[in-house]
Amino acid sequence: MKLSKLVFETQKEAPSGVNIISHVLLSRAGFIKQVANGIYTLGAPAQKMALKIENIIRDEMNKADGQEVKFPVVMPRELWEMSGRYFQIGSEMVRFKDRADHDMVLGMTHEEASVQFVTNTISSYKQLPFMIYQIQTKFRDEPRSRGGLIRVREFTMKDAYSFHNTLEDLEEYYYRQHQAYTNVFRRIGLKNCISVKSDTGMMGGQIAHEFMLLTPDGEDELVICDKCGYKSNMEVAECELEQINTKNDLPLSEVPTGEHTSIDDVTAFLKIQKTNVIKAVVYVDKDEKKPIIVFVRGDLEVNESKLKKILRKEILPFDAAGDASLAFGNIGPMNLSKDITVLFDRSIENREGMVAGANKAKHHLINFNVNRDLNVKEFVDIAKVKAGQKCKVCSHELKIENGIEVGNIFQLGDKYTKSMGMTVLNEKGEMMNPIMGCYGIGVGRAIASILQESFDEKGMILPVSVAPWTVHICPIRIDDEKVKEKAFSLYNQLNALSIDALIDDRETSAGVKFADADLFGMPIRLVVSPKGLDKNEIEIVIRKTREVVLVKEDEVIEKLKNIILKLQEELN
RNA sequence: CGGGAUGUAGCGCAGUUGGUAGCGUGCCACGUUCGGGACGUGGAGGUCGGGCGUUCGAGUCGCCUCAUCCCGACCA
Repeated sequence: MKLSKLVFETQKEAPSGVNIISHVLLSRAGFIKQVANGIYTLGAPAQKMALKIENIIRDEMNKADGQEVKFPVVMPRELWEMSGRYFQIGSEMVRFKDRADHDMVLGMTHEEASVQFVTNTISSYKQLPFMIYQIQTKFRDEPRSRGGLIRVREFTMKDAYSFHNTLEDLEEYYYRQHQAYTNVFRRIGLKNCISVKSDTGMMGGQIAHEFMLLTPDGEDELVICDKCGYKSNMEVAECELEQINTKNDLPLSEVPTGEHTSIDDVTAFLKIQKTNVIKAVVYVDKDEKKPIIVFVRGDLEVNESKLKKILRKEILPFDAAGDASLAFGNIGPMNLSKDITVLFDRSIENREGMVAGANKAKHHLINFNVNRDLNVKEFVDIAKVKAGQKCKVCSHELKIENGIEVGNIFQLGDKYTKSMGMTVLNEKGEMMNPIMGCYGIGVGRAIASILQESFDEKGMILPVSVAPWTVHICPIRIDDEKVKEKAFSLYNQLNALSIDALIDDRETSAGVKFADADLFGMPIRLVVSPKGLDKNEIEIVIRKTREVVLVKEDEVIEKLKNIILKLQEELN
């Protein structure tokens, strides 16, 4: 590619409001341009990166016995009614009518399409297992996209679906996919990418993992144990419950606490620890709008994912202004209306000498013994894990880090084959619903993830496996015929060898060329200059290490091949 | 969907009490430069997000609307 013909514009400053590093770099280099909120055009360099990443994914999927297919972007309502998701999913699914007034949707994932594709075509257990995958555009009307390519509404995703006779077979294949994912992320150059246990959400199913790039800009919180390797998304993270003993023989009593209603105020006022308070967190049922109260130890937060899973319902935060029936700020576990759903976190089980709201304005209860003063049928684990709490597996201290989800894998079970009526005959001649797994990787997010951890103050540092061009040729003084001739001769030789080369054939100063080359971050730069040519020398610069190698003109190609090989080996 | 902010040249920004719009950068031409974002001279580029209103007159004031960004809710 001749840089003079590339549609791009480099920028010294990032557009205002752009502050995540991958977004800054992609914008400044002109690799992407925003069209609307969460919708971007990828310029040629970003698209070339995407293609290289896709090809690595293809290679790993094919090695995992996958076959590439392509599902439609637009699907009829009926397909999504069969699985039940037409009504389950909210406005993040784009719906519209075609000219015949038929309800259609834009695909945000393709479980339905994959089941529709194989139903009736696959009819025997002998044809299982198999895996089909595609790399295609998805549209999800996210309520809030952000961070450049990290969270967008329209994006390219690889999604794969496997079908099995038994759960055991799915599990075995699931771990093959886990390995394939590990390979993909290593090969595209991601270093701090880990897999964590995750929530299955609306996908259904039991076991799921997310592949997370550790970065402070990540949107997900991850709970990690350095000792035993326990890694989990906060949504499903568990920990060992610490034992706190506060013996109390004093009778329960009510004390005035005035305007002190928040945990901070109440503990300061009564001079007690947060761990000795029973905190009430109020939600409402999304459909019936009835209150739900969760009681949890004062120093802990409610994990809303766990709450939703226990309730099997969608919830909303409680709007205190809209309801006077609860003594907001003084809510306690005693004498609550029977209409209210009440849940108790395990962190308050057996606790004595606690402080709780009195369900009465300006009053709290003290000397509250949970077992003595309350009849709780069940305590549940519904609290968010805090940094410093102990690992459930090995009791080591847990830490919390942020991550970007680059990929995920799910053991789906028979949710879709059952709801959509896909059956095969087993060896006994009985109809059965195959067991499914599904596996996704966001391609654009992978690009952003690579940049999140591979850059310096001058710009991107692209791994050789995904860089749009492997070699960036900078002819200094392209108006010098000798330089021009040599530079283009190298360019042509590299092209002949199928080594992706970019030549900066613009008539501009060395400083501009170097600055742009640094920003672009191609793994290797070749500098051809009049001074160098006088000494029969070409300069090779390795972007990652800034290492400079001077080589004789006739040795350049051999030396380049060696360097490229070495850079590739680092990713194996 | 709540809370906050911003919309002026491709990008980054300034624009005073209301008087017909500017700076930096980028772009074009010519000349001098030329290995780390060169310099000089001359240019092109704006219905000031849009609409309605107040006014002799609106980038500036009022109302409405749209878009974008940030925080939260949300999120396969």
